[in-house]
Amino acid sequence: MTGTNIVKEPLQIDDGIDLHMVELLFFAYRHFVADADEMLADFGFGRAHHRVLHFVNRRPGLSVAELLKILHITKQSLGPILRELIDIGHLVQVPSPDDGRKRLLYPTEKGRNLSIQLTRRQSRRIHNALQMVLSGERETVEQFLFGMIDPSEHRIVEQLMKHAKHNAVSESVD
Amino acid sequence: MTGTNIVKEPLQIDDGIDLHMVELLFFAYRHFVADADEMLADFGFGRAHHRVLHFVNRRPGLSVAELLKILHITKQSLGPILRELIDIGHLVQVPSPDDGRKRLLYPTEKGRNLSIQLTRRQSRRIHNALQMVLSGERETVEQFLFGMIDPSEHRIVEQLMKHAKHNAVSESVD
DNA sequence: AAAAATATGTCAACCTTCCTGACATATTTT
DNA sequence: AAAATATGTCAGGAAGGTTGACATATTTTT
Repeated sequence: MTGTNIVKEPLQIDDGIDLHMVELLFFAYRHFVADADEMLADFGFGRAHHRVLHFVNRRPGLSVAELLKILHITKQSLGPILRELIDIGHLVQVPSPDDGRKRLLYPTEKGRNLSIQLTRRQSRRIHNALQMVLSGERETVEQFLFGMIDPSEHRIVEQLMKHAKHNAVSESVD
Repeated sequence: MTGTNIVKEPLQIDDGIDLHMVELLFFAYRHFVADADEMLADFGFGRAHHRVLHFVNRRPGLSVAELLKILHITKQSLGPILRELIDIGHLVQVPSPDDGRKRLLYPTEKGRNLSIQLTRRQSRRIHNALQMVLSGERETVEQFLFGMIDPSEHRIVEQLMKHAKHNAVSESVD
């Protein structure tokens, strides 16, 4: 009956848990986001700013609703972040010509530069990590990561992917 | 001079950023943690509880200081989490025989079971994702993820790794 | 034995990033 | 004209972090 006895044996893989992968993902992601966090702090920004900046740069002309769908947050929490980024001049908002209710988001040159700068260390980290892997096995890593994403979101991710030219080089959302 | 002009072209890989990998990591990790989050909410716990539970199960007899070093948080933020887990009977704390100042942390059977339960979905997700990858290329993914971790933490991670028997099967810290 | 260092715990105040609910406004659609 | 949609904003709350300061018990050092 799931007693209150002390357990002294370490959790083992036999227990049906892929410990290695779980822990590797935990540590890897922590370092990955730390790259951007340090730089963000210099600007007085948080991770949320980075994500917004990234996806607006990736899809200039995005509506607010589309951005919310990608980020999985509420408009109330997006609000202040968007306002800051616009006030400082990293983003601009223009009413859609098709539908005046929609406000399309675009980066400024300043915002484009910051986005690239924020992701550069992350991208370098990825580049280094890929060098520990036999050449040509980049695809294996991509397939694995894609497989980790719920099928319900595969379409969104595929749409993002197909727009970037291939032959990735080196540097890096959190 | 990094003007305030609107930029309408999407960010491209040519800009020196490995967009694919950055985004795949973002989406993959989000789904990965969501697996545990849903279950944690049923217990009134947060991610922090999961991480503490996991590493105590992984290294029974861990001291508080060692746990803090793995988690990269302050004792003030660990405090309430530890107290809750102990009060509910998932963990116990016993003074070290070597050094009475240290309080060694052990899971109870109840705590062991919860830890396994919390990580099972994550582990299943990993298992599914690995099936999208040619057999034998599990190592490629492991090498990549290990390469993403700062060399300064390689030792800590290697120590965790070497204790688990290999031939991982399927089920999953966030 | 006294002093200093270490390991832990706790109080208080604060920050960021999310949440829900409610309501206002402008613009399409029906 | 009425209803639906896209956005924005106000208020209140929660989790999970932070820093600083201080208390206590136990080693270690001198």
